[in-house]
Amino acid sequence: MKKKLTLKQIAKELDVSVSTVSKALRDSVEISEDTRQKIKAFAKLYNYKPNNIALSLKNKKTKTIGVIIPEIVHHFFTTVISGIEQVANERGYNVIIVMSNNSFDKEVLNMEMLANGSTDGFILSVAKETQQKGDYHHLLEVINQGMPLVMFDRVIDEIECDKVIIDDTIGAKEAVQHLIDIQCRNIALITTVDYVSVGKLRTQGYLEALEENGMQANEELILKVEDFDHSEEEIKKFLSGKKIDGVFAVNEHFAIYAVKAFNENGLKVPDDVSVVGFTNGELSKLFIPSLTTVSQHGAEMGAQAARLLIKKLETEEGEDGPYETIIVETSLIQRNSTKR
Amino acid sequence: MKKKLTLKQIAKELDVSVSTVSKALRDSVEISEDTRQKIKAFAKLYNYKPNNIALSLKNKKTKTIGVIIPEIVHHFFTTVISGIEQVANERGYNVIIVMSNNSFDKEVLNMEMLANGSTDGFILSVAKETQQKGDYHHLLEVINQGMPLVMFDRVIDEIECDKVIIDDTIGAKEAVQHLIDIQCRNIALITTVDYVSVGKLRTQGYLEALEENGMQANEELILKVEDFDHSEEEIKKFLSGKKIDGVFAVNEHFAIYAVKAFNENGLKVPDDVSVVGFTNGELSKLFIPSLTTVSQHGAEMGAQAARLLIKKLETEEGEDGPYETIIVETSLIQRNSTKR
DNA sequence: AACACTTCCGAAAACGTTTTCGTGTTGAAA
DNA sequence: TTTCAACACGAAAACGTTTTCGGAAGTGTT
Repeated sequence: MKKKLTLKQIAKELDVSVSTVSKALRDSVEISEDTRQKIKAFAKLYNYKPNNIALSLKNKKTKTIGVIIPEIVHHFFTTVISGIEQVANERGYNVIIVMSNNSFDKEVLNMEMLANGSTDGFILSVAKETQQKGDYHHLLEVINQGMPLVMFDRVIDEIECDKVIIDDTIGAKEAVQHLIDIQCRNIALITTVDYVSVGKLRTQGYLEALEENGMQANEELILKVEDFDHSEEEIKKFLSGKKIDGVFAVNEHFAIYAVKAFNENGLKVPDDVSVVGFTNGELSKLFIPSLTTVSQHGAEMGAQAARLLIKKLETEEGEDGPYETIIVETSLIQRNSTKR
Repeated sequence: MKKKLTLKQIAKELDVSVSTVSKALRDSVEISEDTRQKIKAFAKLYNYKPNNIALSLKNKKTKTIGVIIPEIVHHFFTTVISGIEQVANERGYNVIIVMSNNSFDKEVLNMEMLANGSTDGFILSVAKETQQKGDYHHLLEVINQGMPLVMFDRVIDEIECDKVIIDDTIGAKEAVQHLIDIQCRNIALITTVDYVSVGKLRTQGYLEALEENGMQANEELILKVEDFDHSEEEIKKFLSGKKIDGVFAVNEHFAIYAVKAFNENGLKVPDDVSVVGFTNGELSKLFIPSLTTVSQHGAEMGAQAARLLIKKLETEEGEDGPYETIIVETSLIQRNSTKR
């Protein structure tokens, strides 16, 4: 078990100083062609690789970016991570991923842990609990220390930083408009409680679409799911006995549960009722019927977030350029859960 | 933008030496109660947190573990990561995740990058391409440097290290046995090409189950999918026109494509034909019909892998204990794609 | 012979910690 | 008054780099 080779060991072995070795390896002109060759040959032979930790300490840069997500077992986030990974790696950055599990405390803890030197900056989608609490001290602190922060998907308006979002309102509006276009007249909405920002915005899109078409919103047709874990039953109960010919659900699962509920009630999707979901995951693609959804282009969002962050990291400390907010387009993917 | 507080700054501010500050914060008895209080109060007030990088350099430990997976957009791997995260965080470790995208080169690159000080050890599921090439120099090198390595799921027999696997053969055998038990007599197998170790093992389980029941394996009923991206068509073509009353597929996707193919041919699952998949993902749960699958318990595998790794990390450098191989049980989850 | 210039290399500081080893001051015992 | 232990603290080394600065040879110019 040979330990890692260091400059010092090379120096001793070749009977020169550490500084000479360092310079030789970095092709400094200060070192004669002769010794330079000798040192490089030796280094290559024994496969010398500089120690990243030492470099980080010296340069005060770690070349890694921290990603904090609420949960990974969710197709959307995995696509975002893919996007981040890709551009990060292209530019020589590592990606370190932690999960908050939607817990405020874990978000704070993880952030503090990474902020102490492990990371140059953050990409973050805030935990549900954090949105609910409205306590953002950890975010402010990180920003205050000069660490760039990019928020995506679930962002916080009050915090000034770069952001990558989709236009939830417009995405939802288009989805509902599509339902209207195919002659749905009693369109239900299955959404989340209001403190989840995306739920709120998508609800707003739903309402706007109705209004623009001169249709009356009906409180009876709006379900705000309280508890994700029991959403299936909630949805089933909500849907039964109502006269509905279209459903807009703010995520994949709600949409699927809706379809299942209809099936059990003897209603055919899309013949009797059309369903549109949000987030274009595997589920939507493979389900029968395949689901018409609003696609969020997660990989694209991740890539943009990473680009934004790296830009901030590599811009001269000089002055924080203005903060940007990138809105990535959503697109409606028509499949078999809505009739043509 | 206040920069991070360091020991040196505290020392200057309070007019003591750096060592005194360090000792005070670590509750050394060498420091008088008086100054200790003063220093701690100051540190708390200004929210001092030690710099991880400096600690890493000093201790030659990073307290982070590197996870290398072939792809993240795959429910099984995300559950594994969850498991790893959880036990790692409990023990104060960070988790850094990189993807090989099933590419040999990326696997090597990422590994080298992390091996240079960023990580104390690795948890890895090897890339498809690596298995195909049979080039393991990067793994050997890492082990040689004294960095513990735990492989999971897709492991390499020739490499000596801790491993966490499922018994693919037995899992597959049980699945096929179940099909036999419910009176299937013409059971097809949809698997991968042989160099993917799990595909090979599951194929073996299929064959063993048949043999134990005195049934003849029929080459005609075995499909080895070459190209994942075009698996749907391959499967459709394979399945059409054959007399089949049961299918065992080595993953979720293949199983779903099989069901779809049957549907299109007017065959009912499970009435006319039963289907069993492998890997218990969201897809299997929510699909209609919901799929009977062999569950791999990904979170459990991740947790075990992390435990194994941390044990190696924290055991006295003294001697490498013997390598362990943990086999986590699979379980057959019966749902609606197989008749009762 | 005196001087200036290159060329090539090493010493040392710096990044932020922890830890070992002194060392000066006190108070008490002899 | 001397001696010694206990106490409280500081200096310095170490982890592995990079970089600035200074200096010893060697070369060339008057």
